[in-house]
Amino acid sequence: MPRPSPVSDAVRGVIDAGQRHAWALDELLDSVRTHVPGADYSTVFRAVTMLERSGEVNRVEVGDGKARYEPNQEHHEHIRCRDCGQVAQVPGCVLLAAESEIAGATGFQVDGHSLLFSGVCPICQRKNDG
Amino acid sequence: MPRPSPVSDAVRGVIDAGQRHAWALDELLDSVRTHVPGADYSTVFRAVTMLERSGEVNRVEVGDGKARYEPNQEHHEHIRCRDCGQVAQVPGCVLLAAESEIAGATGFQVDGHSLLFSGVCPICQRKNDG
DNA sequence: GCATTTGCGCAAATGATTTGCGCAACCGGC
DNA sequence: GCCGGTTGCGCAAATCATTTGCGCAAATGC
Repeated sequence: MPRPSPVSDAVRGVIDAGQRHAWALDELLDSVRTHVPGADYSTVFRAVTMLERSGEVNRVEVGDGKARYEPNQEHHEHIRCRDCGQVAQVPGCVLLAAESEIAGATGFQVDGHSLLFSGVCPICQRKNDG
Repeated sequence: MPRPSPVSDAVRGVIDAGQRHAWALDELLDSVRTHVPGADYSTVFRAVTMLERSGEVNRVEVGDGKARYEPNQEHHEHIRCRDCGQVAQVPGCVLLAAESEIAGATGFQVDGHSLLFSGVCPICQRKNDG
C-alpha cells in the first residue's frame, strides 16, 4: 500500500475533473490549493511530470510560453484566446473543417492557426541508423 | 539620415538571407557575430522585437520553449525535428496534404502534428464590444 | 517500535527573455 | 570644425517559468 499523497491526488483530480481544458502549472496550483491549502508549486510540477511520464496526461504547448497539461485522450486540436489566453478544445477533425466551422463550434472569432508537424529530420534519421 | 546600426542591420540581413528557416535568438546572435563580432544578445533581442513590431518578421512558437523568428511571408506550416530541433518549412497547403505527403516533401519521418487555432473567445468578444 | 522509504515544502539553480543604465558614436545646426 | 541632443548598443541585473537539491516528517513494513 503506497502512502497517501494528497497533493498528487489533487492534481490528478483537478485535471480529470475537466473544468478547464489545458492547465498551466500556476492554474493547477491555484486549483489544487482549494483542496490542499499548503500545496507547493514544485510538488504540483513533480506530480504532473509523473502523470506525463505514466501517460495519464499530455503536455501541450499552445504558444503562450507556458507548458500546459491536459488529460490524455484522443488527438485533437486547440484554440486559444488572443486576449485572455483561455484554451479550449476543437472538436472533430480539423483537417476537414474550415475555420468558419470552427468558429461555429467554439464561439471563437477565429483569425488564424498554426500547425506544427513533428518528426525526425533526414540528418537525425541517418544518425539514428548509424 | 538615421545613424547606422550595424547590429540591427545584421539581424535583418541574417533573417532575410534565409539560410535557416526559423531563428532562435541564440542562433541569430551566433550568426550576427560572424558579421559584427561584439554583438550582444539584448541588442539582437531588441532588433527582432522592432522588426516584429514593424511587421518585417514573424515570431513563431514551435514548442521547444524558445521564441523563433522568420521573415514575414505567406502563411505556411512548420516541421521540427524531435532530435536536433531543426525547423523547416512545409511547402504547400497542409490542410489538404496527408502526413505521408509531408514526409515525401521534407524528408522528415513524420510522426505527429499539432494544430493551434487562434482567435478571440466569446467572453473577450463581449468584453471588447462593451 | 524502529529503520527505511517517500511525499512534499522550501529555497536555490537554470534557462530564456526583458529592462535599466550609461557610454560613446553619430547627426544636424551653427 | 565644434556642440548638443539623439540613439545604438554593450553590460549587467531583473523577470518569469521551470527544474532540482535538501531535508523534515509522516507512513509503511518488518
